[in-house]
Amino acid sequence: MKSEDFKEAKAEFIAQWGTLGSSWGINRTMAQIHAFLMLAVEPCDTNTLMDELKISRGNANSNLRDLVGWGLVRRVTYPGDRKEYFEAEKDVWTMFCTIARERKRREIEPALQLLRNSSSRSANSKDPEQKHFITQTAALAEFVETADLILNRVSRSEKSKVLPFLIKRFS
Amino acid sequence: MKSEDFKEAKAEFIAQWGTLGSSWGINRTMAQIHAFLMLAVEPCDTNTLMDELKISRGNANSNLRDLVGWGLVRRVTYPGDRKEYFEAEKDVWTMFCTIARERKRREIEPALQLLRNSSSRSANSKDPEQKHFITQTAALAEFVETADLILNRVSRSEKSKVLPFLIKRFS
DNA sequence: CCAAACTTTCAGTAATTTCTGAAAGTTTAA
DNA sequence: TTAAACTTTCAGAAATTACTGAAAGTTTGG
Repeated sequence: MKSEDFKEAKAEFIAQWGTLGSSWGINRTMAQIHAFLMLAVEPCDTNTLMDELKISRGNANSNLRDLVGWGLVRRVTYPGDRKEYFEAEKDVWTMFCTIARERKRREIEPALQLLRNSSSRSANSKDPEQKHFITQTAALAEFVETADLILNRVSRSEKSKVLPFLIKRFS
Repeated sequence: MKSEDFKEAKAEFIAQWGTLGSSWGINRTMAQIHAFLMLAVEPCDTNTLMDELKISRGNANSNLRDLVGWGLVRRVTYPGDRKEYFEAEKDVWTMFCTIARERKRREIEPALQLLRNSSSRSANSKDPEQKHFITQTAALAEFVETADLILNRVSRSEKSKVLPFLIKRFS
Protein backbone atom coordinates (compact mmCIF):
# COMPACT_ATOMS: atom_id res chain seq x y z
CA MET A 1 0.00 0.00 0.00
CA LYS A 2 1.48 3.31 -1.06
CA SER A 3 1.49 6.13 1.45
CA GLU A 4 -1.14 7.99 -0.60
CA ASP A 5 -3.45 4.99 -0.69
CA PHE A 6 -2.95 4.44 3.01
CA LYS A 7 -3.99 7.95 3.88
CA GLU A 8 -7.05 7.57 1.72
CA ALA A 9 -7.94 4.19 3.22
CA LYS A 10 -7.59 5.57 6.71
CA ALA A 11 -9.71 8.63 5.96
CA GLU A 12 -12.34 6.45 4.33
CA PHE A 13 -12.37 4.14 7.33
CA ILE A 14 -12.78 7.02 9.77
CA ALA A 15 -15.57 8.56 7.72
CA GLN A 16 -17.50 5.32 7.46
CA TRP A 17 -16.98 4.47 11.09
CA GLY A 18 -18.61 7.78 11.90
CA THR A 19 -21.62 6.93 9.76
CA LEU A 20 -21.95 3.53 11.40
CA GLY A 21 -21.81 5.17 14.82
CA SER A 22 -24.94 7.16 14.00
CA SER A 23 -27.08 4.05 13.66
CA TRP A 24 -26.00 2.98 17.13
CA GLY A 25 -26.87 6.27 18.79
CA ILE A 26 -23.33 7.65 18.84
CA ASN A 27 -22.68 11.00 17.25
CA ARG A 28 -20.67 11.05 14.10
CA THR A 29 -17.78 13.17 15.34
CA MET A 30 -17.37 11.19 18.52
CA ALA A 31 -17.17 7.96 16.55
CA GLN A 32 -14.66 9.52 14.17
CA ILE A 33 -12.42 10.80 16.93
CA HIS A 34 -12.55 7.38 18.50
CA ALA A 35 -11.63 5.72 15.22
CA PHE A 36 -8.80 8.17 14.67
CA LEU A 37 -7.34 7.52 18.11
CA MET A 38 -7.70 3.75 17.80
CA LEU A 39 -5.67 3.91 14.63
CA ALA A 40 -3.07 6.32 15.98
CA VAL A 41 0.20 4.83 17.13
CA GLU A 42 1.04 7.75 19.41
CA PRO A 43 -1.20 9.78 21.72
CA CYS A 44 -2.53 12.80 19.88
CA ASP A 45 -3.27 16.40 20.87
CA THR A 46 -6.34 18.51 20.25
CA ASN A 47 -4.81 20.60 17.46
CA THR A 48 -3.87 17.53 15.47
CA LEU A 49 -7.38 16.18 15.77
CA MET A 50 -8.83 19.54 14.71
CA ASP A 51 -6.63 19.56 11.63
CA GLU A 52 -7.07 15.95 10.65
CA LEU A 53 -10.82 15.75 11.14
CA LYS A 54 -11.54 19.37 10.19
CA ILE A 55 -13.45 20.17 13.34
CA SER A 56 -13.54 23.13 15.69
CA ARG A 57 -11.79 23.34 19.03
CA GLY A 58 -15.06 23.30 20.93
CA ASN A 59 -16.28 20.24 19.11
CA ALA A 60 -13.02 18.38 19.66
CA ASN A 61 -12.95 19.34 23.29
CA SER A 62 -16.46 18.24 24.15
CA ASN A 63 -16.34 14.97 22.26
CA LEU A 64 -13.00 14.14 23.85
CA ARG A 65 -14.50 14.87 27.24
CA ASP A 66 -17.33 12.47 26.48
CA LEU A 67 -14.98 9.77 25.25
CA VAL A 68 -12.95 10.10 28.43
CA GLY A 69 -16.24 9.89 30.35
CA TRP A 70 -17.02 6.63 28.60
CA GLY A 71 -13.58 5.34 29.59
CA LEU A 72 -12.64 4.73 25.97
CA VAL A 73 -9.96 7.40 25.86
CA ARG A 74 -7.28 8.43 28.36
CA ARG A 75 -5.61 11.79 28.88
CA VAL A 76 -1.85 11.57 28.62
CA THR A 77 0.68 14.20 29.66
CA TYR A 78 4.43 14.34 29.20
CA PRO A 79 6.73 16.04 31.69
CA GLY A 80 7.90 19.37 30.34
CA ASP A 81 4.99 19.62 27.87
CA ARG A 82 1.91 21.52 28.86
CA LYS A 83 -0.34 20.10 26.19
CA GLU A 84 -2.70 17.26 26.88
CA TYR A 85 -2.63 14.26 24.60
CA PHE A 86 -5.27 11.62 24.11
CA GLU A 87 -4.92 7.91 23.66
CA ALA A 88 -7.60 5.31 22.93
CA GLU A 89 -7.88 1.93 24.57
CA LYS A 90 -6.86 -0.37 21.77
CA ASP A 91 -7.70 -3.85 23.02
CA VAL A 92 -11.00 -4.73 21.42
CA TRP A 93 -12.31 -6.93 24.20
CA THR A 94 -11.48 -4.36 26.87
CA MET A 95 -13.30 -1.80 24.74
CA PHE A 96 -16.34 -4.04 24.56
CA CYS A 97 -16.39 -4.50 28.33
CA THR A 98 -16.08 -0.77 28.91
CA ILE A 99 -18.93 0.01 26.54
CA ALA A 100 -21.07 -2.74 28.05
CA ARG A 101 -20.53 -1.43 31.58
CA GLU A 102 -21.29 2.15 30.61
CA ARG A 103 -24.38 1.35 28.56
CA LYS A 104 -25.59 -0.78 31.45
CA ARG A 105 -25.17 2.07 33.88
CA ARG A 106 -26.61 4.73 31.61
CA GLU A 107 -29.37 2.92 29.76
CA ILE A 108 -30.13 -0.54 31.07
CA GLU A 109 -30.55 0.51 34.65
CA PRO A 110 -33.00 3.33 33.94
CA ALA A 111 -34.97 0.98 31.69
CA LEU A 112 -35.09 -1.64 34.39
CA GLN A 113 -36.30 0.85 36.94
CA LEU A 114 -39.13 1.89 34.63
CA LEU A 115 -40.09 -1.73 33.96
CA ARG A 116 -40.01 -2.81 37.58
CA ASN A 117 -41.93 0.23 38.63
CA SER A 118 -44.59 -0.49 36.01
CA SER A 119 -44.90 -4.20 36.59
CA SER A 120 -45.15 -3.97 40.34
CA ARG A 121 -48.38 -1.97 40.36
CA SER A 122 -51.29 -3.88 41.76
CA ALA A 123 -53.60 -4.72 38.90
CA ASN A 124 -57.34 -4.45 38.94
CA SER A 125 -58.00 -8.06 38.12
CA LYS A 126 -61.28 -7.24 36.45
CA ASP A 127 -59.58 -5.38 33.63
CA PRO A 128 -57.79 -7.49 30.99
CA GLU A 129 -55.88 -4.43 29.78
CA GLN A 130 -54.42 -3.92 33.22
CA LYS A 131 -53.56 -7.57 33.53
CA HIS A 132 -51.81 -7.51 30.17
CA PHE A 133 -49.91 -4.35 31.13
CA ILE A 134 -48.54 -6.02 34.25
CA THR A 135 -47.72 -9.28 32.47
CA GLN A 136 -46.01 -7.60 29.57
CA THR A 137 -43.89 -5.19 31.60
CA ALA A 138 -42.95 -8.02 33.94
CA ALA A 139 -41.79 -10.15 31.00
CA LEU A 140 -39.74 -7.26 29.65
CA ALA A 141 -38.25 -6.65 33.09
CA GLU A 142 -37.23 -10.26 33.40
CA PHE A 143 -35.66 -10.23 29.97
CA VAL A 144 -33.65 -7.10 30.67
CA GLU A 145 -32.58 -8.50 34.04
CA THR A 146 -31.27 -11.62 32.35
CA ALA A 147 -29.41 -9.64 29.71
CA ASP A 148 -27.98 -7.47 32.45
CA LEU A 149 -26.84 -10.50 34.40
CA ILE A 150 -25.08 -11.95 31.40
CA LEU A 151 -23.33 -8.69 30.62
CA ASN A 152 -22.15 -8.50 34.21
CA ARG A 153 -20.77 -12.01 34.21
CA VAL A 154 -19.12 -11.67 30.88
CA SER A 155 -17.71 -8.19 31.17
CA ARG A 156 -16.47 -8.30 34.75
CA SER A 157 -14.99 -11.74 34.58
CA GLU A 158 -11.29 -12.11 35.30
CA LYS A 159 -11.15 -14.44 32.38
CA SER A 160 -12.78 -11.94 30.09
CA LYS A 161 -9.92 -11.85 27.71
CA VAL A 162 -10.03 -15.55 26.91
CA LEU A 163 -13.74 -15.70 26.43
CA PRO A 164 -13.76 -14.70 22.78
CA PHE A 165 -11.45 -17.57 21.90
CA LEU A 166 -13.53 -20.06 23.84
CA ILE A 167 -16.69 -18.85 22.22
CA LYS A 168 -15.27 -19.11 18.76
CA ARG A 169 -13.81 -22.55 19.37
CA PHE A 170 -16.99 -24.07 20.77
CA SER A 171 -19.68 -22.54 18.65
CA MET B 1 -54.96 0.34 40.47
CA LYS B 2 -57.82 2.65 39.60
CA SER B 3 -58.65 3.13 35.96
CA GLU B 4 -57.33 6.69 36.13
CA ASP B 5 -54.03 5.62 37.61
CA PHE B 6 -53.73 2.87 35.05
CA LYS B 7 -54.14 5.25 32.15
CA GLU B 8 -51.55 7.50 33.66
CA ALA B 9 -49.12 4.64 34.29
CA LYS B 10 -49.53 3.42 30.74
CA ALA B 11 -49.00 6.88 29.25
CA GLU B 12 -45.95 7.38 31.44
CA PHE B 13 -44.55 4.03 30.37
CA ILE B 14 -45.03 4.79 26.69
CA ALA B 15 -43.47 8.22 27.02
CA GLN B 16 -40.41 6.91 28.84
CA TRP B 17 -40.02 3.98 26.50
CA GLY B 18 -39.82 6.51 23.69
CA THR B 19 -37.06 8.41 25.45
CA LEU B 20 -35.14 5.22 26.06
CA GLY B 21 -35.45 4.32 22.39
CA SER B 22 -33.62 7.50 21.43
CA SER B 23 -30.46 6.47 23.22
CA TRP B 24 -30.46 3.25 21.21
CA GLY B 25 -30.81 4.94 17.85
CA ILE B 26 -34.57 4.39 17.50
CA ASN B 27 -36.79 7.35 16.91
CA ARG B 28 -39.06 8.38 19.71
CA THR B 29 -42.35 7.93 17.92
CA MET B 30 -41.44 4.52 16.57
CA ALA B 31 -40.55 3.33 20.06
CA GLN B 32 -43.78 4.78 21.43
CA ILE B 33 -45.94 3.14 18.80
CA HIS B 34 -44.18 -0.12 19.52
CA ALA B 35 -44.76 0.25 23.24
CA PHE B 36 -48.41 1.10 22.68
CA LEU B 37 -48.96 -1.96 20.52
CA MET B 38 -47.10 -4.26 22.89
CA LEU B 39 -49.44 -3.15 25.65
CA ALA B 40 -52.59 -3.32 23.54
CA VAL B 41 -54.73 -6.39 23.97
CA GLU B 42 -56.38 -6.03 20.58
CA PRO B 43 -54.89 -5.02 17.23
CA CYS B 44 -55.22 -1.30 16.75
CA ASP B 45 -55.92 0.95 13.76
CA THR B 46 -54.15 4.07 12.59
CA ASN B 47 -56.78 6.52 13.83
CA THR B 48 -56.63 5.14 17.35
CA LEU B 49 -52.85 5.48 17.35
CA MET B 50 -53.10 9.03 16.05
CA ASP B 51 -55.53 9.93 18.84
CA GLU B 52 -53.75 8.16 21.65
CA LEU B 53 -50.23 9.29 20.82
CA LYS B 54 -51.23 12.68 19.38
CA ILE B 55 -49.41 12.19 16.11
CA SER B 56 -50.26 12.94 12.48
CA ARG B 57 -51.46 10.43 9.95
CA GLY B 58 -48.22 10.64 7.97
CA ASN B 59 -46.11 10.07 11.03
CA ALA B 60 -48.20 7.10 12.15
CA ASN B 61 -48.15 5.62 8.67
CA SER B 62 -44.42 5.82 8.12
CA ASN B 63 -43.42 4.58 11.54
CA LEU B 64 -45.85 1.68 11.24
CA ARG B 65 -44.35 0.84 7.87
CA ASP B 66 -40.90 0.79 9.47
CA LEU B 67 -42.04 -1.36 12.37
CA VAL B 68 -43.57 -3.82 9.92
CA GLY B 69 -40.26 -3.69 8.03
CA TRP B 70 -38.43 -4.64 11.20
CA GLY B 71 -40.83 -7.54 11.66
CA LEU B 72 -41.93 -6.26 15.05
CA VAL B 73 -45.48 -5.46 14.00
CA ARG B 74 -47.95 -7.30 11.79
CA ARG B 75 -50.79 -5.98 9.67
CA VAL B 76 -54.12 -7.53 10.56
CA THR B 77 -57.34 -7.34 8.60
CA TYR B 78 -60.81 -8.52 9.45
CA PRO B 79 -63.25 -9.74 6.81
CA GLY B 80 -65.90 -7.13 6.16
CA ASP B 81 -63.77 -4.31 7.56
CA ARG B 82 -61.68 -2.27 5.19
CA LYS B 83 -59.41 -0.79 7.82
CA GLU B 84 -55.97 -2.19 8.53
CA TYR B 85 -55.10 -2.99 12.10
CA PHE B 86 -51.69 -3.45 13.64
CA GLU B 87 -50.52 -5.92 16.20
CA ALA B 88 -47.11 -6.19 17.89
CA GLU B 89 -45.23 -9.40 18.50
CA LYS B 90 -45.58 -9.80 22.23
CA ASP B 91 -43.18 -12.60 23.11
CA VAL B 92 -40.08 -10.92 24.45
CA TRP B 93 -37.59 -13.52 23.30
CA THR B 94 -39.03 -13.61 19.78
CA MET B 95 -38.78 -9.83 19.73
CA PHE B 96 -35.15 -10.02 20.74
CA CYS B 97 -34.36 -12.51 17.98
CA THR B 98 -36.10 -10.37 15.40
CA ILE B 99 -34.22 -7.26 16.44
CA ALA B 100 -30.94 -9.16 16.52
CA ARG B 101 -31.46 -10.51 13.01
CA GLU B 102 -32.41 -7.13 11.60
CA ARG B 103 -29.60 -5.20 13.26
CA LYS B 104 -27.20 -7.84 12.00
CA ARG B 105 -28.41 -7.44 8.47
CA ARG B 106 -28.58 -3.65 8.53
CA GLU B 107 -25.62 -2.69 10.67
CA ILE B 108 -23.29 -5.54 11.53
CA GLU B 109 -22.86 -6.70 7.97
CA PRO B 110 -21.93 -3.28 6.55
CA ALA B 111 -19.50 -2.79 9.44
CA LEU B 112 -17.91 -6.13 8.78
CA GLN B 113 -17.50 -5.36 5.12
CA LEU B 114 -15.73 -2.12 5.96
CA LEU B 115 -13.45 -3.84 8.46
CA ARG B 116 -12.54 -6.74 6.20
CA ASN B 117 -11.94 -4.43 3.33
CA SER B 118 -9.63 -2.28 5.47
CA SER B 119 -7.72 -5.09 7.13
CA SER B 120 -7.03 -7.01 3.95
CA ARG B 121 -4.96 -4.29 2.31
CA SER B 122 -1.34 -5.21 1.90
CA ALA B 123 0.63 -3.16 4.37
CA ASN B 124 3.88 -1.42 3.67
CA SER B 125 5.86 -3.20 6.34
CA LYS B 126 8.23 -0.30 6.73
CA ASP B 127 5.53 1.95 8.13
CA PRO B 128 4.42 1.25 11.72
CA GLU B 129 1.25 3.31 11.16
CA GLN B 130 0.21 1.05 8.32
CA LYS B 131 1.02 -2.06 10.32
CA HIS B 132 -1.06 -0.78 13.20
CA PHE B 133 -3.95 0.06 10.88
CA ILE B 134 -4.02 -3.47 9.54
CA THR B 135 -3.66 -5.07 12.98
CA GLN B 136 -6.32 -2.92 14.55
CA THR B 137 -8.94 -3.30 11.83
CA ALA B 138 -8.26 -7.05 11.74
CA ALA B 139 -8.84 -7.30 15.48
CA LEU B 140 -12.08 -5.36 15.16
CA ALA B 141 -13.18 -7.55 12.28
CA GLU B 142 -12.54 -10.68 14.27
CA PHE B 143 -14.45 -9.34 17.22
CA VAL B 144 -17.45 -8.40 15.13
CA GLU B 145 -17.35 -11.79 13.38
CA THR B 146 -17.47 -13.53 16.74
CA ALA B 147 -20.34 -11.39 17.95
CA ASP B 148 -22.13 -12.08 14.71
CA LEU B 149 -21.61 -15.81 15.07
CA ILE B 150 -23.02 -15.80 18.57
CA LEU B 151 -26.06 -13.81 17.54
CA ASN B 152 -26.68 -16.26 14.72
CA ARG B 153 -26.44 -19.28 16.94
CA VAL B 154 -28.55 -17.82 19.66
CA SER B 155 -31.22 -16.15 17.61
CA ARG B 156 -31.77 -18.83 14.99
CA SER B 157 -31.69 -21.74 17.36
CA GLU B 158 -34.74 -23.96 17.50
CA LYS B 159 -34.33 -23.95 21.21
CA SER B 160 -34.25 -20.18 21.36
CA LYS B 161 -37.22 -19.94 23.60
CA VAL B 162 -35.71 -22.02 26.39
CA LEU B 163 -32.36 -20.32 26.34
CA PRO B 164 -33.27 -17.47 28.68
CA PHE B 165 -34.29 -19.94 31.37
CA LEU B 166 -31.11 -21.94 30.98
CA ILE B 167 -28.99 -18.85 31.13
CA LYS B 168 -30.66 -17.59 34.26
CA ARG B 169 -30.43 -20.94 35.98
CA PHE B 170 -26.75 -21.49 35.27
CA SER B 171 -25.25 -18.10 35.73
C1' DC C 1 2.68 38.61 40.18
C1' DC C 2 2.43 38.32 34.94
C1' DA C 3 1.94 36.59 30.57
C1' DA C 4 2.16 32.75 27.58
C1' DA C 5 0.25 28.29 26.69
C1' DC C 6 -3.24 25.76 26.90
C1' DT C 7 -8.38 24.21 28.04
C1' DT C 8 -13.23 24.99 28.72
C1' DT C 9 -17.58 27.17 28.02
C1' DC C 10 -21.55 28.68 25.69
C1' DA C 11 -24.51 31.78 22.76
C1' DG C 12 -25.59 31.73 18.28
C1' DT C 13 -25.73 29.09 13.89
C1' DA C 14 -25.92 25.16 10.99
C1' DA C 15 -27.13 20.51 9.89
C1' DT C 16 -29.97 16.76 10.50
C1' DT C 17 -33.93 14.39 11.76
C1' DT C 18 -38.64 14.06 12.47
C1' DC C 19 -43.43 15.56 11.85
C1' DT C 20 -47.54 17.59 9.72
C1' DG C 21 -51.35 17.79 6.75
C1' DA C 22 -53.18 18.20 2.47
C1' DA C 23 -53.20 16.05 -1.94
C1' DA C 24 -52.72 11.98 -4.62
C1' DG C 25 -53.33 7.11 -4.85
C1' DT C 26 -55.76 2.71 -4.06
C1' DT C 27 -59.35 -0.49 -3.09
C1' DT C 28 -63.97 -2.06 -2.74
C1' DA C 29 -69.02 -2.24 -2.40
C1' DA C 30 -72.89 -1.29 -4.80
C1' DT D 1 -68.40 3.31 -12.90
C1' DT D 2 -68.53 5.81 -9.12
C1' DA D 3 -67.88 7.48 -4.69
C1' DA D 4 -66.79 6.48 -0.10
C1' DA D 5 -63.31 4.54 2.85
C1' DC D 6 -59.08 4.03 3.56
C1' DT D 7 -53.66 4.37 2.77
C1' DT D 8 -49.54 6.49 1.04
C1' DT D 9 -46.62 10.21 -0.26
C1' DC D 10 -43.98 14.26 0.17
C1' DA D 11 -42.95 19.36 0.35
C1' DG D 12 -42.43 22.42 3.76
C1' DA D 13 -42.27 23.40 8.92
C1' DA D 14 -40.81 22.28 13.46
C1' DA D 15 -37.92 20.14 16.69
C1' DT D 16 -33.76 18.25 17.87
C1' DT D 17 -28.98 17.67 17.78
C1' DA D 18 -24.40 18.98 16.67
C1' DC D 19 -20.86 22.54 15.65
C1' DT D 20 -18.30 26.91 15.59
C1' DG D 21 -15.41 30.35 17.33
C1' DA D 22 -14.53 33.91 20.27
C1' DA D 23 -14.28 34.95 25.06
C1' DA D 24 -13.49 33.46 29.66
C1' DG D 25 -11.01 30.38 32.60
C1' DT D 26 -6.91 27.82 34.21
C1' DT D 27 -2.24 26.48 34.88
C1' DT D 28 2.61 27.09 34.97
C1' DG D 29 7.35 28.90 34.26
C1' DG D 30 9.88 32.74 35.13
